[in-house]
Amino acid sequence: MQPFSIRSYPRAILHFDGDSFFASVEQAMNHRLRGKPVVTGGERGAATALSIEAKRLGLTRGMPMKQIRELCPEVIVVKSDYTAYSIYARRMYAIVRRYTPMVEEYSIDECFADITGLRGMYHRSYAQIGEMIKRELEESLGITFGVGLAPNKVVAKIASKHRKPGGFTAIPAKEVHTFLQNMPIGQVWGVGYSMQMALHKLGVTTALQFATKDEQWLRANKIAKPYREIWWELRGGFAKELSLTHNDDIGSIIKTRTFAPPTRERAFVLSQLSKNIESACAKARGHHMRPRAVSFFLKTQDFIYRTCELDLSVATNDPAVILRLVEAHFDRVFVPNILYRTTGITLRNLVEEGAATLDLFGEAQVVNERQPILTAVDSLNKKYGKETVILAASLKAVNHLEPNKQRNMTTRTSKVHLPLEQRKKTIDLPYLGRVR
DNA sequence: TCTGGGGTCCTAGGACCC
DNA sequence: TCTGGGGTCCTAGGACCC
Repeated sequence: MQPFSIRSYPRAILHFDGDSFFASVEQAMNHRLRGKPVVTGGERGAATALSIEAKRLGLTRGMPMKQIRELCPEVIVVKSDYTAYSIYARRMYAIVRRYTPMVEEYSIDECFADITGLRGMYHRSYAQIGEMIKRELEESLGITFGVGLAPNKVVAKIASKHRKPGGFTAIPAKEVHTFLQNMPIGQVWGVGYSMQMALHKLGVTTALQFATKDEQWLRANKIAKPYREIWWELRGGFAKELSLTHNDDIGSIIKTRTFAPPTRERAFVLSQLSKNIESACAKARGHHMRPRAVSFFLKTQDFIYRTCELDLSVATNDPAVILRLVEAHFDRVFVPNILYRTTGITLRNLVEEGAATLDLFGEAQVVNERQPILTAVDSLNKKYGKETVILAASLKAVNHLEPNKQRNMTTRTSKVHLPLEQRKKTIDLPYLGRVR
């Protein structure tokens, strides 16, 4: 079973997983929520995260709030507060980094740490080091964690999940197989629906069955690299390095939005895209990054994607420039008389602001001259709220409200009853075009 | 799978070159 | 311009994750 070693931890990898993270952060911040069933996701009408108390009532993720309120009127529903959640995430990373710099910020509620070789320094076993970090996380954050120790990331994930909430599980290399025996292959990290189906066809249904195949079998069945790595780690080996890059050096920015009902109207779809471009650019500015390429996509009602990739002659986070380019190529993906439900934009090849080089025709100069205007737009939007200043092209999208929001709006403003367009002024500004 | 939004990584295949 | 063989770079799209 072991690929190369009978030692317990040739590498010692920890995985930390915050229990019911969003709901736990809410409870940590507000003592009145502690010990009570709390559900986040109030703003979208479906449960995003549930406190342990809420889970005990039989509620699950994705459940509509309406149903939740009917089932359990005592449940406390709160809106998601992603700013708070990411502050807690950063605290979590910072605490783990006090023990080792080898930390991967995997997601808002999870991280990996490599503590190989640190036993001497802490005069403790790997398991004791793991429990020490776990204790400090829980005491400082007021949130419990599922923690796993294993020779690699794939098994550490299995370990941290093993005794949730609040558990610690150590799986040395020679004991890995006992955890794989009854584990469906689809539950292994990195094996999704389509790989699961492919493996089922090959007669593999449990993680152990996969792990005990030999290399000959992998070759014969053309198992791709990501799955060969998983296979190796399920045998106790080490294949997936930790990614140590700090989470705010991002590689790309994506903004997508689904609207209801789906539409055929070209102008409306383009306007949705325009709005996405604006918010993606605002995010890029917040990171002081500029894309050198973008791609946009449209998704039809039947979940068919059509995408278009475009290079920018000059790196820019100016939405007007990107919108012009996208508009020029829009009809490459937009097919008339098809219902669309989602648009999205990806800003790619991000480079630091200031790192942009001048091109032959001095275009970078023009882009830089517009920067103060964008900065002004950002601060206006910060001061007076999102969407105070927007591109005229995004107007249709911004005025369109989701059905349930619209209902709230009309009940609240039934006496006024102005068409939305008249509620805010539209003025002309040089550079930005029409803004309101 | 029954469908929200934000990301990363891998691979197959085409373009181009020697 | 058919023909080998081999290499690199790029992109579209798939698969997966939280």
